[in-house]
Amino acid sequence: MTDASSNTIIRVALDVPLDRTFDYAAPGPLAIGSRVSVGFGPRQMVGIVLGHATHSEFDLKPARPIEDRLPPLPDDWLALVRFAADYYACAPGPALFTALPPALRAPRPFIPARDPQYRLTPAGRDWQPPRRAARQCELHAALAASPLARSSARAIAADAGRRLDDWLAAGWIEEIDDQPAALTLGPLPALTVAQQQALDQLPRDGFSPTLLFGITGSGKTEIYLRRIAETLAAGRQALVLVPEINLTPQLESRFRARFPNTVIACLNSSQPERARSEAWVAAWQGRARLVIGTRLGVFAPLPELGLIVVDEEHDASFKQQDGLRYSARDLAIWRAHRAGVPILLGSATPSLESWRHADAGRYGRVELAERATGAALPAIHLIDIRRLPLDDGLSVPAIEALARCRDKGEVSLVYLNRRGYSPALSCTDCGWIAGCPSCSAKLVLHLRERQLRCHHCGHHQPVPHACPDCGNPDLKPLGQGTQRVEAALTRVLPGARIRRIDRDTVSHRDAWAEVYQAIHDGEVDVLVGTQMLAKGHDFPTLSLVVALNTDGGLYSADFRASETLFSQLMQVAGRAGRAERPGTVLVQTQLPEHPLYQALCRHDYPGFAATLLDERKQTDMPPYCHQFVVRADSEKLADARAFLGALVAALPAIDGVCVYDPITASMVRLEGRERAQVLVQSAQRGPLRRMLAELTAQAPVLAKPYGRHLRWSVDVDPLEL
DNA sequence: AGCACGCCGACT
DNA sequence: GTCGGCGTGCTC
Repeated sequence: MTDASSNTIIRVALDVPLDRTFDYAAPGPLAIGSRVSVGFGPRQMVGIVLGHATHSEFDLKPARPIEDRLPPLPDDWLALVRFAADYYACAPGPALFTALPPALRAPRPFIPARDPQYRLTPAGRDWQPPRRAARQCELHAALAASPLARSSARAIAADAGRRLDDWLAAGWIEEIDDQPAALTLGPLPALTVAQQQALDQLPRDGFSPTLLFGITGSGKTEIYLRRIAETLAAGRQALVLVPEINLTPQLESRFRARFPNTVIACLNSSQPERARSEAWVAAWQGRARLVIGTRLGVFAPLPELGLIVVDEEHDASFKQQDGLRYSARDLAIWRAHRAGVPILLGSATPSLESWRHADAGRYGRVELAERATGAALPAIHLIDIRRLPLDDGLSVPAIEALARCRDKGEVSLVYLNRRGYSPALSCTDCGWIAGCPSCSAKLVLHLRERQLRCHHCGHHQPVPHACPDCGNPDLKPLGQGTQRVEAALTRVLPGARIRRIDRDTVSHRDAWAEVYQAIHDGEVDVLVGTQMLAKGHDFPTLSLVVALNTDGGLYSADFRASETLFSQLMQVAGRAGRAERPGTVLVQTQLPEHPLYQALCRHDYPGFAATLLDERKQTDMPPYCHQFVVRADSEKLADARAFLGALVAALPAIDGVCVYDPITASMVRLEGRERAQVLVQSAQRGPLRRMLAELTAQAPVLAKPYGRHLRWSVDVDPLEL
């Protein structure tokens, strides 16, 4: 028992998966949102002060404030994280700590690096760097145009820090006080009439979600840039969220070129922890005026937020798939609502959720119906392969089209959403198929690496020389992956320069830059690759796209599969063609009459969306209902199922809420654990939320008898069932 | 989640 | 005899 006398009692959230706070004795008043260092059991941890108390039933340990100059975390940020924790059924502690950058999770002070602005001195204006030092010239030119922050200089050249120090010592540049220089804009391309009209239609103030529905190549990014410029000019901050794969150096440099003297902070999970923490704090302090980030960017504190942009809003990478399972797009909407600022959701193939909001008038809809370059839309043709012989998955018409394209000196792209050589390896005698020991998945043959690999866990093994069941040495690869198609193309297009692009060849940033350069330098005739190639990249001489093995998306058990397939095909089709020569897209299929392909050929997203929405309405599926899934996994499937069964039995009946029986997950085994799940859905959010509350109250108690081996989690608004 | 404590098998 | 397996319980 402790009572408040001279000390203050604070309630603190810690990074432990427990749905409660812990009380500590503070040396004096500590504001809500302060970071403190506390002893927790045997270890020292960071706590976030969430409240105060006058007495506590515990014997309190002391909390020490963390002595950096950072202010308490702002109220609106805490409100956002509290909402996310509550909505996605996550304990407040873990939610706070996923939203914080790495450096603020440790019980140590974080002193952000100084980020001064520099400008050229008169002497520096007269001076010129040696002409052959291209980077130096670029840096000098940038400084000549307007004052430049140190962090922005680093984006021009990696060694800019040292250069700036040299120039400072030489007297070419000088530091200026923190007052931000007036907004300078880089070269502005002329807007097309359609772009100008779209821009004019966008709301400028208050919470006003707008769906910017624009086909690939229609110049959505330019619209974002214009609205961001307005926001920055008005002295507000802008937040841009992009899918994981799209935050490329190309995109970043486009923004930097447009806003040369604006401090831009980039936030994504693959950057170094220090850089991410610096960017986060720069946004918090208002030094960074523009934040470009992947989903975790939605948690950047922005004291002067004026605009949010979510690019490719339909993209699945906005949903976090573990821990705090948030949708960055949905949180961005909540955030814009709360801050009372406009939010722009851009896509060529919007999610059905957003499309329906626009249909219902809850979101504005602004359309960009033509390509900004004036290029015609690519002609999409279906190749009916029911009667055609296939050579490693390639039909004769497809091969001929690729050959013609190569002869004309144009680039083509073969799109196939499957890595490796073949998705299965089978015994010709007994039918054995190589499977993963820890997952219920087939092993993928990677011929180049001489391995069988599981694409769901880390398992890999050498390729067996004979069937382990019957000893037959004749093992046959079934189906095609990118490696196999690459090999087939090398065979059928002799002399063609073929480049495979997938996660196995382009592991990271530098590799991608090299490939990109090679394509631009005309060193590639045929690109073979996965989704990686489809997203947001512009290859000027690409005129033909061939899509292989896409029919799977039509029969999939996942009800969202056709939505995703349409969007992927639309996206990859958008890579083909330029103003002077329209592109061609060939889709090999066994089902050419399928409405999805028919709509695709007409470039008719609205028609396809209407069909899908109608289907979803008939079957009571999202967006006509709301869902959450309870997943459980254990060493034995029976335990996971028994727990979920007990849970379902313990839940009260709530009007309008449907709790389905536990089912075995579509992939039963994953990483050595066996999984089952329960789907809960309702047409109304309110009753569904009450059910969720019931569930989170009951589950921990019901899970106890199964001990540590049983794990469970809730996924609100799941993308995959 | 960590991390301690605690109670049963193969080792110097 | 003890090193170490992981089952159980607690952390203000």
